[in-house]
Amino acid sequence: MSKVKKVRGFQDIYGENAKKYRYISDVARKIFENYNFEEIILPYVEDISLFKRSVGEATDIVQKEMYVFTDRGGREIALRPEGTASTVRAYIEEKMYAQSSIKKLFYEGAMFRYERPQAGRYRQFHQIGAEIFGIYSPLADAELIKMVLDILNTLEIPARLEINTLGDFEDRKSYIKALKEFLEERKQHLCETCNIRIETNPLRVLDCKVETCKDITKEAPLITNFLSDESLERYEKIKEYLKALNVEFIENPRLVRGLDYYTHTVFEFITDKIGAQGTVAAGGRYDKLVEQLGGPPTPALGFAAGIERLMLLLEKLPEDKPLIVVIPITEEHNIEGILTADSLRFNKFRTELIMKEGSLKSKMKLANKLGASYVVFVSDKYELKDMTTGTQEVFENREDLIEVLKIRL
RNA sequence: GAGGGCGUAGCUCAGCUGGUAGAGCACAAGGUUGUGGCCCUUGUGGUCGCGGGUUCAAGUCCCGUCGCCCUCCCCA
Repeated sequence: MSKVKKVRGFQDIYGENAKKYRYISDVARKIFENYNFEEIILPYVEDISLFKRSVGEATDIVQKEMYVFTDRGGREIALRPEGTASTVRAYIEEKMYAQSSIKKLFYEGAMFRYERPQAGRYRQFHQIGAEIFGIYSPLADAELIKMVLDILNTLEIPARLEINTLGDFEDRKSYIKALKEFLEERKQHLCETCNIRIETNPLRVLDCKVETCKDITKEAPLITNFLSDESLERYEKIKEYLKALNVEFIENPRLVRGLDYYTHTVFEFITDKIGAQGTVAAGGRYDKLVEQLGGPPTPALGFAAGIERLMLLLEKLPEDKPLIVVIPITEEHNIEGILTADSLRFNKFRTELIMKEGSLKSKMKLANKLGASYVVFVSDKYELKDMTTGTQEVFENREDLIEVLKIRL
C-alpha cells in the first residue's frame, strides 16, 4: 500500500517551526492590541465574485492562482487568496460602518494560491494582516506602517521599507493613460508579458525585471507628475510623519503592487535574505474598495505579512519554560509519581512524568533527551536533581519540594 | 506557464568503469546492585521512489512515470 502524502504545496508545521509560527503570531497579536485593533475571524471560502471585484479580474491571483470549486448547491466558491477582500466584505455585510466612524480589524490565518511552490512560497500559506476603515488622514498611513515595523523589530527581523504613492483614482487614471501611450510607442522593445500588461495592468510594467524593460521604463513618465496637489500633500505628510517616528524608508516610484484596489500609499517591507520572495509584508491604501463592493464610501488601508517568510528570517525564539521530569524509581512508586507530577502541574511547572519501562538509566537518558532542567526521583522520599550541575537534594515531603522549586524557577 | 537539480536505513549521505548494499548520527540493550550528558560494546533497521527494458547479473545502463527541491513569472 502506498503511503498517503501531503498535497503538493501544503505543509505540516511542527516542532521548531510550530514554535516560530506561534511566536510570530503572538507578537503580532500583542502589537495589534497595543494599537487597539480588534480581531476578526473570517471564513476561508468566499463567493468567487468577491475576489474578481476586489483583487481584480486581470491579476494573476484571480486569473490563475485561485482554488475554485463548485459546491453541492452549485455555488462558485473560492478559497481565499488574501485577506483584505474578505475583511472588506465583512465590514460591509456586518454594517460595521454603522457602529462607529472608524473600525480597526486584524486577522490571521491560511490563504490559498495555486502556484509552483518554492522557498517561502506555498499553496497554503499564512498571513497576519490588519485593516483600518474610516480614516482618510495620512496619520493612519504612518501609523499602520509603524505598526508593521514594530512587529518586525520585535521579531528582530530586519527589512527595508519601500514606499510610493499611486495617487487617487483620478490621478491614477490620467497617469495610466500617459503611461500606456508611452509604452505603446515602445511596444516592440518590451518583453512579451509586458506587451500584454500594457492592456491588462500597465503599472506592472514598471516593476518588470527584464533588463530591456527596465531600461525603457527608466524614461517612463513618473506618477509624481500626475498627482493632484492634494495627493502630493498627503504623500509629503506621510513621509513627514514617518521621519518624526524615526522610520527609515526608501521612495520607490516603481513600486506598484499587484492588486487592483490600491490608491495613494503603497508600501513593502523587503529582505534580500530569502531570494526572490523577499517581500515579507506589504500593504497600502484602498479608498474606493468599500464603495466598489457595495458599502458606503469609506477610506481604508491595510497590510498583510507572510508568516512563513517571517519564519525563514526568524532567528530568535523565546526560551521554553524549564522542564521538570518526574521519575518513579520503581513501579511501586507510580502512584506517588503521578501525584507528584500532578501537583507540580497544579503549581504551573512544565512537567513530564516518565512512564516507560526499563532501567533507571534508560529513564535518565530519556529525561536528558527531553531537556530536563530538574529531575525528581520519587521513592519513599523525593530527590531533586539539578541537571546542569548534577547536584541532588532530598525532601521528605512534596510540599517542601515544591516550595524549593518555586524559589529556584 | 518556462527552466535546472535530486530521489539508497528515521536523518545526512557514500556506493568507481554493472556482480543482489555501507558510514555517521538517531534508536534499543549493556559497560555490576537506584541516576543523564563523554567514551566503549552489541543490536534493531533498506520493496535502493515506482513500472518496464537490456543483461547470466542493475542501486549502478536505457525508457517511462510519480514525488520533492530550486529558479523565472507573480506574490505574502
